[in-house]
Amino acid sequence: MRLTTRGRYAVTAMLDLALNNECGPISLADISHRQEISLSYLEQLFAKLRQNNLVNSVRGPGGGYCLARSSDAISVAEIIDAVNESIDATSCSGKGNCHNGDICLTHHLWDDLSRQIHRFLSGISLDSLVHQQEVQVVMLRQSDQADANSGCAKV
Amino acid sequence: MRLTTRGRYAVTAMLDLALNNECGPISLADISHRQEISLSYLEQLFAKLRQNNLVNSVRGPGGGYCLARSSDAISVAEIIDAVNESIDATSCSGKGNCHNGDICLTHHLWDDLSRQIHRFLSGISLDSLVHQQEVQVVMLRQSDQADANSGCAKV
DNA sequence: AAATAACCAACTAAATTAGTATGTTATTTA
DNA sequence: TAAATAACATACTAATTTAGTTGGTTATTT
Repeated sequence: MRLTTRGRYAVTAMLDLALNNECGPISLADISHRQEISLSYLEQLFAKLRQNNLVNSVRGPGGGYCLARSSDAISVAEIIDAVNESIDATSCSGKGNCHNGDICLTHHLWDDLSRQIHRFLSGISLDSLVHQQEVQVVMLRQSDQADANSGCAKV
Repeated sequence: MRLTTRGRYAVTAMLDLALNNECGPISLADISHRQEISLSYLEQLFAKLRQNNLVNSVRGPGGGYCLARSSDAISVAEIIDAVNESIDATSCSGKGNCHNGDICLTHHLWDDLSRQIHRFLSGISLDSLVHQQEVQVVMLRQSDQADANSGCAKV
């Protein structure tokens, strides 16, 4: 099980989308500036997010990405799953063949843990993050730091 | 954050110790046979477990390792911490400087998740694992598979 | 004295991560 | 219709981590 920069980037980028959703499609270049994530790396992550029907894309000038569903219907767990960060803690990917075809001593422990984490992250929607006061404050600071063009006003 | 073979091996080995605790010190060779973990790798893990006062060692023939405390006073979280698998999901190790010296958009999310996982694993003692029926069944199977010498009878 | 088993340090192959580089294709705007 | 934009696609790479292996030394018991 790993939760690394990849999953964090994906959730951060999706949250950025959710926060700017009303303004029409958001380009990855904008997200790249605001969140300081390499554009090419974002492209790779969004390829997976699109494959998993979490975002829709619009090509050409003025194009970008939109959430495929309303932000209260997208959970953090889905996003992390989409970019291939397994939140399974077992060594056998849940198959139960971790010790010579049988389960290992600690299989159930890791299985329980995985379930626990998944339940926690499934219970958190993008929408709930958007409405957290802390997130609002951070977003405001990031908008100030970014150039004026990236704001909603440009549309 | 990562939870990989290292943490799983450490917990598995400690559980093996807890299950065989009454028989005096358990050699890593025994654990290596039963749990199919490379002996040298176990030695590296036990160096850390010893540094963190989770086990005591006895050198020489008949030597091995014992739990440093009773099994109900050792949590899974402690074991994983001891072998350097951080169960911190933030990118800043909890410092809060993940985005230009300030917290990033998703800092609190990862902070909450880390706390959640830590609380879960802290609540599980080796003793509670020992008393799970599934663990008993698996241990029985492993004792059958191992040679007779590794059982409690040899002491 | 020999056997045992902890203890220790350095090396290594394989995998993964995070990112770069270099394009092509679709769409809009001037 | 040409230029600009931004998604889409693929291949490569440096750095890190993992899961070991190798080759010892030291302490203790038989």
